[in-house]
Parts: sequence; C-alpha cells; structure tokens
Amino acid sequence: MPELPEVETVRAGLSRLIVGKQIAAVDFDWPKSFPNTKADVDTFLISAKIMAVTRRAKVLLVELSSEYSLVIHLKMTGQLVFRGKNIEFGAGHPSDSLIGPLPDKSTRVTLQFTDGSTLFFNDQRKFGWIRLLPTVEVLNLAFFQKVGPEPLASDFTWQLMKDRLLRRKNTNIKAALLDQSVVAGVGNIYADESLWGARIHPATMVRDLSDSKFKELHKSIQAILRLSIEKGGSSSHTYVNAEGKKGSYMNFASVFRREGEPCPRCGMTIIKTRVAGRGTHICPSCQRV
DNA sequence: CACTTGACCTGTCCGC
DNA sequence: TGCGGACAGGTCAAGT
Repeated sequence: MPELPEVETVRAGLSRLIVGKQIAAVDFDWPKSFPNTKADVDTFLISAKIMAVTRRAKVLLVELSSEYSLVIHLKMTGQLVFRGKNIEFGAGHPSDSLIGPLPDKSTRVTLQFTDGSTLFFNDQRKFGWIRLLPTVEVLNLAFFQKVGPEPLASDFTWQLMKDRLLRRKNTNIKAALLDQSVVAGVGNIYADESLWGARIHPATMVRDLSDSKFKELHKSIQAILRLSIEKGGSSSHTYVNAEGKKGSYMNFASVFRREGEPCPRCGMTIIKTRVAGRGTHICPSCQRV
C-alpha cells in the first residue's frame, strides 16, 4: 500500500499520538508479522517508552527508551491504527474512523499502552512486519545499506537523481523509479503520476532520457510527493492513517486508476497497461515512447 | 553483473 | 451462484 506520502502521514500521526507513552503488553498471532524473541520483547519492549517516530524510505522507526527500536514496514496492506483509552477494547470505535472495531480479522500485532490506549498493526496480506532491534543496529539492515536518497531532502538535486537513475540505464524508467536503491519512497502510484507530470512514457529506457527530461521528472516527483503529503496520502484501497482515516490525494491523481477518463492536460483517454510487471497508467498522447 | 520473474498472502472482481 | 484466474500501493530470492 503505502508509499512515501502515506508512510509520512502515518509517521506524523503516530508522532502526535504515541510519543511519551509506555508499553504495557504486546500480542501477535502471525510470527512473520512480528519475528522477535520473547526474551527481547520482555526485556526491551515491555515497559519501554516511545521516544520518537521517524521515517526512512517507506520504513517507520519507533525509537524506544530501551535503546531498541521497532522497525516497521507496511508493505502492501499494512495499517497502524491508534485507539484511545476511552474506546472499549473490541467494542465501539470512533465515528470518524473508517475502519471498524479492533482488533479485527487482519490484526497481526497489538501494542497496549499503560494508559489504556492501543496501537493496532493490521495487515490483510501479511507481507508487512515489525522488527525489534537495537537502535544502533537498525541502519545496518541490508535495506538501509542500499536504499537511495530521500527525494524531498534539500540535497536531492536533479543531477543526483540523474546519476542514481543511470545506475539502471538499461532498464525502463518505471522499473528504475520503483527500485528503492535508486530513489527512496516512490512506488507504483507516484511513479505513474510523476511520469505523467514529466510527459515521459514509463517504458522509455533510462539511457534515452535527456537532461531536460531528468529535470522535468525531478520537479514532478517532488511536487507530487509534496502535494500528496499535504493531502494525507492516497487511499484507493486499504490505506488509512493512524486515526483510521483516509487521505485525499486520489482526488487529485491525474492518471492512477483513472483509465477510461480524459487526460486532465489534453483530454485523450487514459489507458492502463503493464510496464515493469506492474499495472501502469498513461496518457497515450502526452506520454510517447 | 544487470535485469526480470516468481514468491510471499488474502481478498475482490470479472468472465464463463 | 460457483469457480478459476488475474490483480492489488512492496520487496526479496532465484532465475536468465
């Protein structure tokens, strides 16, 4: 599900909702969703306080007072939903939440805080996970060793983006954008939206892009990621924020899941095709190979 | 080595 | 209505 804007929205929500709270109990029903030893959980998670919630690429980092961290990847369908202490466990739910009483069928991990509030990790497809690791070891994970630069960082220039993309010069630009070792945080939605913004066909080989196209793409990626964060991310399927609410970016999407609708720029009918093994949305007039 | 494809899972939708 | 297959926002391992 979540790409950079969705994970950033969840991060901001959790930062506001759970920092300072102390963990009282942990429950899980699917070991792959929570592959940690009982000893580590008892020693470094139970009784720990939440110090900070940060993000790198599509990964959330929850720093604990025990000098351990929870490393969380939501993958396709993961959700982190907070419920306050006034919500009776398993009973009612806030009227403004779009998901029902928790835990539910998709709940994989439950973190109970000492004040009676709860954080639920729901994940329909079970691809996501929460790992408990010493904070100093987090950046040694293979993923963090190879992950590319943050596209909204101030030092992410178009030249840097070009250099990173040219590591994959013999593949198409969509596959290169989805490669997290090239640029962090872009997934299927924002790859399609950014390529439409820069008028680049997703099947274009990276080696064939001109400097002016790299510049347009750089500008497009940043503008679209910023807009989506401002709108609370995209909710076309299972995504919700930490309060169980949807983001509104899909209302602003130009091509993603808009096949059959007119291109907002030229009016040509948007089509859906397949590039890099993923469903891909383009305007066949604005975006040519 | 660079690149592509299958696997991990559950749920939904679409055609027969 | 039932059933099979394709597909869904991600990332690895294994294949070519």
